[in-house]
Amino acid sequence: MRMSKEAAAASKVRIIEVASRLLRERGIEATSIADVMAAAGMTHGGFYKHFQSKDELVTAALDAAFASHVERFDRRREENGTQAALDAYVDEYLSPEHVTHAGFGCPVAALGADAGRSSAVVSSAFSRGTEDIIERYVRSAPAGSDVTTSRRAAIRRLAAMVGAVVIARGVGPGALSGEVLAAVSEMENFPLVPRPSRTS
Amino acid sequence: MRMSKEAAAASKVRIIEVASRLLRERGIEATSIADVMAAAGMTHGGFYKHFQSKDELVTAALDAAFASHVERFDRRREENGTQAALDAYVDEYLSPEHVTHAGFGCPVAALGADAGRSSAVVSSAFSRGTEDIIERYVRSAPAGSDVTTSRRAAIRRLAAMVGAVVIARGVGPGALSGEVLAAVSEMENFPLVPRPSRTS
DNA sequence: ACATTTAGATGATCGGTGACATCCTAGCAA
DNA sequence: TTGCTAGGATGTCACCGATCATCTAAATGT
Repeated sequence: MRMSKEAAAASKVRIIEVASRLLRERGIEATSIADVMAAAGMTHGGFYKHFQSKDELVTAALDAAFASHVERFDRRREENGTQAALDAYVDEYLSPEHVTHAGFGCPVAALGADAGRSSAVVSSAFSRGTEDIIERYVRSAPAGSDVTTSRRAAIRRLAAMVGAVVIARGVGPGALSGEVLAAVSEMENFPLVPRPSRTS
Repeated sequence: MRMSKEAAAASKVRIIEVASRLLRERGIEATSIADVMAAAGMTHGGFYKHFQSKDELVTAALDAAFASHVERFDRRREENGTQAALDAYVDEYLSPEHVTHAGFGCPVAALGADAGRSSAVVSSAFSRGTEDIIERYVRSAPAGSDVTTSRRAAIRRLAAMVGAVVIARGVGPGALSGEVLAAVSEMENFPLVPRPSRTS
């Protein structure tokens, strides 16, 4: 049965939203188009009226996941200020809820490994999104900070948090999982104590 | 045709070695048994004479990957001392070669996300291996260090390195990839500047 | 030494499922 | 009224994990 233009557009949005969640939960390879369409309340037959390929859906879903992730941060910064938004971001990121609910969590931690194995379009969507997150973090640096220094500190912190969540998810529920989250929570915000650079 | 006991055992070892590499390169879901057997120079039919299921192979391959990873560190420590082994480990970990050659790299960075989505046996194999890596790192702490402090610092460093490699792989070749590796390379070895702990 | 047993490897096959394509139909839009 | 199109039903082809009959040579018992 045919739907109105608005309803059709809403369908596409719903497909992307559902895909954005399922992909983060199950991974790219393990998520089928039929799964996504069924979760969106449709059969898989109509999928290709909205997207040309699975890759196109994955790219759209990745963009949506990064967008909602970043918007959440921006909204909190407007409401509660930069420092509060930053603290809330870190606390949420390193929470057990984030570890167990990958479907609504950071796309970097959930799909980083998958993105590296995917096609160039997916990988570049991932790259854009990651850059967006880093930028939000850099802008949260104390006023008058050196941009290069702030950026490196931001990357360092993001890397530590991504690694913590990946490890916590990988080891499954248990003591080690919480220990990892706690250890990274103790990390200082903007350190820069250089160690001798790589020689090779 | 039937082979000798030694040849059969060698076949099993070869299957595990190949699987250990392919799984890290392509991910668990994207690696088929036929792929592994073909890369090991056999057809897929004989697989079940060696393993009862794919999960059993994945577990064995994970154990092997962690073992070779840890043995490499131990060997270097015996030959060149703890500090040199530690430096070499970090340098190698954060090298572009590690990013592009996931098949021979750290199983935590390559399969962390996949392990979290897999069965309990796979997840626990991943957990054991991760704990082994952390232990090696803790033992490399300066003599007289507080064990808890050292362990948290070790976890923090491992998390940062895992995150760096995951991000570098996800964003694909480009400036950001190298930037991430460089930023984490500048991380100090054993910091412990506590920030206010999570409130929620 | 030799017959019997056993086990590694093969290739075909099975049920299930993947991505993707092709019609059909129902109803909005011109 | 009628063309257009979202989405449902169905089909194709490839591949997945797993099983099987079959072959063959190593292992084993006498």
